[in-house]
Amino acid sequence: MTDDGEGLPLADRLARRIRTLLISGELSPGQRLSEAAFSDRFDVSRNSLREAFRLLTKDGLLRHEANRGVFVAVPSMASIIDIYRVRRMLECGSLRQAWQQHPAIRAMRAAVEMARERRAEGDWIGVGSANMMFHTAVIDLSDSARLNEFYERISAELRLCFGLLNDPEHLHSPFVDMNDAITTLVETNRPQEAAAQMETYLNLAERTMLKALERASELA
Amino acid sequence: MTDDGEGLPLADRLARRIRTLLISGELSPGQRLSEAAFSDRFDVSRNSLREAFRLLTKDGLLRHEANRGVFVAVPSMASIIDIYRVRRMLECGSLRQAWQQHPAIRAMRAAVEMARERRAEGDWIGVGSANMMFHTAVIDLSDSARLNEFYERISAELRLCFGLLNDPEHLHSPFVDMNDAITTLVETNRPQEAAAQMETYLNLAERTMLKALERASELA
DNA sequence: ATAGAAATATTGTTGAACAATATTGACATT
DNA sequence: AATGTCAATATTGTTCAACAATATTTCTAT
Repeated sequence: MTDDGEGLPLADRLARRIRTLLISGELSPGQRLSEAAFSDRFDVSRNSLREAFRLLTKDGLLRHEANRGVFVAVPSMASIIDIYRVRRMLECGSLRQAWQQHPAIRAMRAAVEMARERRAEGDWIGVGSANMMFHTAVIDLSDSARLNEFYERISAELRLCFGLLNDPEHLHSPFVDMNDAITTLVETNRPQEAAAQMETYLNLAERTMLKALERASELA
Repeated sequence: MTDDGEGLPLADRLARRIRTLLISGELSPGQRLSEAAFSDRFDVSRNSLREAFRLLTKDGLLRHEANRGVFVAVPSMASIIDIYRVRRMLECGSLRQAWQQHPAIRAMRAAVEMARERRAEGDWIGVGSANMMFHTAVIDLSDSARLNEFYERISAELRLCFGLLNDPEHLHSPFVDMNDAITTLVETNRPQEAAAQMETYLNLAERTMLKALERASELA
């Protein structure tokens, strides 16, 4: 299952490895990523590593300061607001024009089921990734390769923000039922209502994130 | 005016220069970009050039084939359909939630005026760039840095498609009046109608592009 | 304790090197 | 003439070592 990208250019494989470190929280926001240390750690040349850094910088996961190096991006209120603006645009837009028979709807339903099961088991990380799958499926409704790719980037950036949070239960758990409702609305061919529901979902999630960020920055 | 990106990393400046070549049509779709030739041409090392190539590949302007090199992306029907799907989502979405007093509306109006003037002078290239400015202003309505950046990427990809066309007058000129109408609708606080109008605009433009592509590929 | 200067480390960029892969061209076979 | 094979050549993939330019740290004098 762990596709390590056999055959892909080294820089891409590297970027992927570092990305997983970033979204799994093993690298903290603001932390500096020394070229020497990382090229050593991954056993690649500095040049290859720099290519990977550039890719990740373009994805918004790293920040580059001239002559000072690259740093893990630090989520701010502004970035969270922006990210949720994007999500409202893409996810609500996808839902609004969704076709009742689209295969992605089954993926949405499956994600809801999975979230339910995980929640029942108290597996909050599992609930989180099922939730993730749900929203990816929503974007799939748009049938656009470019939108999918863009959403993936936004999604990774958001996961970086999750790293700041310590309370995954409170963050994802309440949303499972809303996902269910949204799925049902699409299944019964009421895309407008589904989009409206998604909008309230996202506004709520946004406020939750902002609140959490506020709490986190008070501590620091 | 020509911001050559003083202080930015070399790879970024390079990418920008090559991007200009691409969207101005000086490099043709499908053409191979030899590392040796280009690092020589721009007087930079192969390593730096490769970083730039990676950036542009991520933007969808270049295509990378393992051990074979990078090529200018060749627009296909699929890519045009996808691009217009994205444009409908972003531009209609921006309009739908537009606030009557948003400063970007003045930019839209200004772009319409400029397009009018250029058209009167028969300056079709000028009409094209004014049209471009109009749509960028529409995205500005969303107040999202990430959406703006994404749209810029999509926009560059579309300009690559324009390169296939030989008839800028027929391509842009008929749309000036629609832009005017859309702007008026937003100015008079009728965002829903503006979005609907934009949707017909984009469907029309999409069909025009597809038709042109078809003609172009018949010749080849 | 602080300002400034010297010493050190890091990034930015280059050029050369070499292995791995792709393309070309010569040659033989049908 | 068309096709297949194999060596010769060119290109990409990646590394390494070097050095200039810029930051950071350490040291010193006040």
